[in-house]
Amino acid sequence: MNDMKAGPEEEWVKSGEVRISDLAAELGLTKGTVSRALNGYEDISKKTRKRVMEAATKRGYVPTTQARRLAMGLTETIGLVLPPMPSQPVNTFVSEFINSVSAALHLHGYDLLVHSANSEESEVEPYRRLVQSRKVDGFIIFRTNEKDPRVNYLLNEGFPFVTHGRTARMAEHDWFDIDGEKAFRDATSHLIKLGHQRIGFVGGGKEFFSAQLRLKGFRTMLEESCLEKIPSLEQPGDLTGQGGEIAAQNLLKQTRPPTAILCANDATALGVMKAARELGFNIPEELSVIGYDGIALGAYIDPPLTTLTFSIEESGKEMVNLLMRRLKSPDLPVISKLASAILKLRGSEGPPSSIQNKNMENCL
Amino acid sequence: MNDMKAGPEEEWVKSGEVRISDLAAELGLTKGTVSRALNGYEDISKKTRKRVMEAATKRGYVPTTQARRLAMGLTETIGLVLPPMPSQPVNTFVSEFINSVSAALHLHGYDLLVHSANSEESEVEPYRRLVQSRKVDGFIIFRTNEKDPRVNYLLNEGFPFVTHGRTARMAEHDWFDIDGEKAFRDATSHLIKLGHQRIGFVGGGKEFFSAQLRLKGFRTMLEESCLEKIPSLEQPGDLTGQGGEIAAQNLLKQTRPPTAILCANDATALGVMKAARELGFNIPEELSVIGYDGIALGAYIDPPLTTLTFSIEESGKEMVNLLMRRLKSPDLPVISKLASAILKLRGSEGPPSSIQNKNMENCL
DNA sequence: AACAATACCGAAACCGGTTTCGAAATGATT
DNA sequence: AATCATTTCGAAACCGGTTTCGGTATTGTT
Repeated sequence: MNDMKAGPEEEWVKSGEVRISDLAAELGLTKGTVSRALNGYEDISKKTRKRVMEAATKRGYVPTTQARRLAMGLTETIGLVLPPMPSQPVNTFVSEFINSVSAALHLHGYDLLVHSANSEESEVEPYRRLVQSRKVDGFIIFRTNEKDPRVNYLLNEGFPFVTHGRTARMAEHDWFDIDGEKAFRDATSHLIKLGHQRIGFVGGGKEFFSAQLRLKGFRTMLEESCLEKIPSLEQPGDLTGQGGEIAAQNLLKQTRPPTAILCANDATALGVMKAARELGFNIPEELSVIGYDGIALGAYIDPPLTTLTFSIEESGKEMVNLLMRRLKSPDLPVISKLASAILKLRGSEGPPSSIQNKNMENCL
Repeated sequence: MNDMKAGPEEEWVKSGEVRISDLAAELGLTKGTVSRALNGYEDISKKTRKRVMEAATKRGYVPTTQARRLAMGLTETIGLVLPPMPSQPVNTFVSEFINSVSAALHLHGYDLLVHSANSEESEVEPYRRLVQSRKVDGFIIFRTNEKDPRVNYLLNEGFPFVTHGRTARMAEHDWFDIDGEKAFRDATSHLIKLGHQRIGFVGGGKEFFSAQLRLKGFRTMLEESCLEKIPSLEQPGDLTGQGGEIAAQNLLKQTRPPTAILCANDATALGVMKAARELGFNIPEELSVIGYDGIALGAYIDPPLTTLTFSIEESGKEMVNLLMRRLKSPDLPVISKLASAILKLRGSEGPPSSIQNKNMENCL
């Protein structure tokens, strides 16, 4: 009926039924001896080791994880707590990230425990529970805030973790991050070289460190290029499409609207593009738009969204490396890794329509 | 320095250090008694129970999960294996789904173990490993194929699981699904009522049962409306944007192209819209497009994508309910639940430009 | 006051592994 | 052949809980 290939002589097809004590009894050995034989201890003769190994594979013995972990005093499990989601998450970062983290952990024999955050309780509560019940050996944290209660709690507890993103206490913990500041310097520079002089910026919430760094990159490049900083062109956002729409309206209804808008993420950029369309701005002829995240969807809209992109898979791998290192040697000095985003030109930016007074070529 | 609120008299701030034996020693009781006191056994006097409880909270005692689970012979953990992802996933289903499943499991005291699939090995290998090492009590499976090796394996093994989506063996296991057939009947009906008579369809791979059901719904409604089935208007797809582009080219380059295209998912629809733009078709004036999934960003493109949407949160909850029921009573008959998708009109569809010969009003 | 019933708790086994320690068997050395 | 070093394995403790069983101490009954 179904595709089981077990021959008639194979009696132990159902897996997970044989214990180490069964093996020991069958072989006339003790649990301890069998255990050491299977785990490659040197005080077991090659002959009995072979006997044990063969019996183990024949009977399909697989050690019960719970028992092994209890005996060895570790969980081999890493926790990842999903931040409370907006009702409509906009990008696929989370699933890709989980995927890569899980794969990387698996290479080290670790499992990934994914926990959801209940929005009605404190942000650190899930972490506290997982720590106290000893369900995990460490944490992967992402979407950090500058002042991050999770980080504070775990640092205070002395519990291992790695963050995706920097925090105010980044000197005290391992972290991985994308160099958003450099990314936005690059993007700004690109726009300036195209001839833009009035560039708008739609940021993320103040609580997100990363969004602040992106703003910083924007400002730095303006300064380096001797463009004056125009406060009205810097609009707050909230990393959502709706926030982008509102910000874009504030920007484009000004008497001298910007000729380009830099957005803290792609969702924001999509909102900006929508508002721009509704206000009659052609993209990219009358308005350039650049986002950040590299969402796949961006390639299918009109015009395709130019964006800053980075490898989520690499992020996951690197974070797991950092965490494994920390678990092995808890007293090593903290380290961090900064990866860079690359500007993926897809067509939502171009030179400004009215070539503006390019009075500076070399900064005064 | 940091925000620990422990007063000077609180000596046991560091959590996770106190064992049940410590409590017992401190109280002059045995482990067993303490355990029973904490677990509400009736053979413990109110007085000592109170003593135990107070000492437990004072010392911050939390039982070690691993030990408890080993003793009780259960894992209280559910496995979820991520299918190998397309390099660029377009929708947020996975992360939303994980979130809701995790939250629902938590209400039952269960954890969620997320595992990634290594594309180089067999599809069932991760399941086999998790079963054999006894890491999980059951599985949540999604994106089923009609003939699904994972389902075959687990059925053969007699291991509990619930699927999101139907399979060829759906009579043998619990499942939850969205009624894609009805959804596509609704969408097709909507287009027909708008006046469309030549409607294209871009499907998913043959291996996906759900995509087949959507096609079936499309065909059924054509038939019910006495519209002839035109084979060239049914194009295969692969649930990606690229697949949508190719299919759309095949459709729109025909001498009599369709006036509307129904897509098996939103990613496909985005590809279709892109190809349509490039071939000079205005949407929705010259071509209506409808997708399936309800991705949030569909609201931000031009025109906003009309799509079929459903509650992922409900999906997760229902599946967990089914699985918990199964774990409690393994011998209950299999049950299933079918939820419906709703047509979310956003503007990518409208009446056909050239009002076609509406020779039928009441099916002959 | 003697006896049975009940309440309460200690002792110990158990879950399924790992690891330390010591003893027996083997081999090498003189 | 006696002595010592090695190899190899058994015995037992341990990880941190849960649960069964039986024995006191207490209460209730007559």
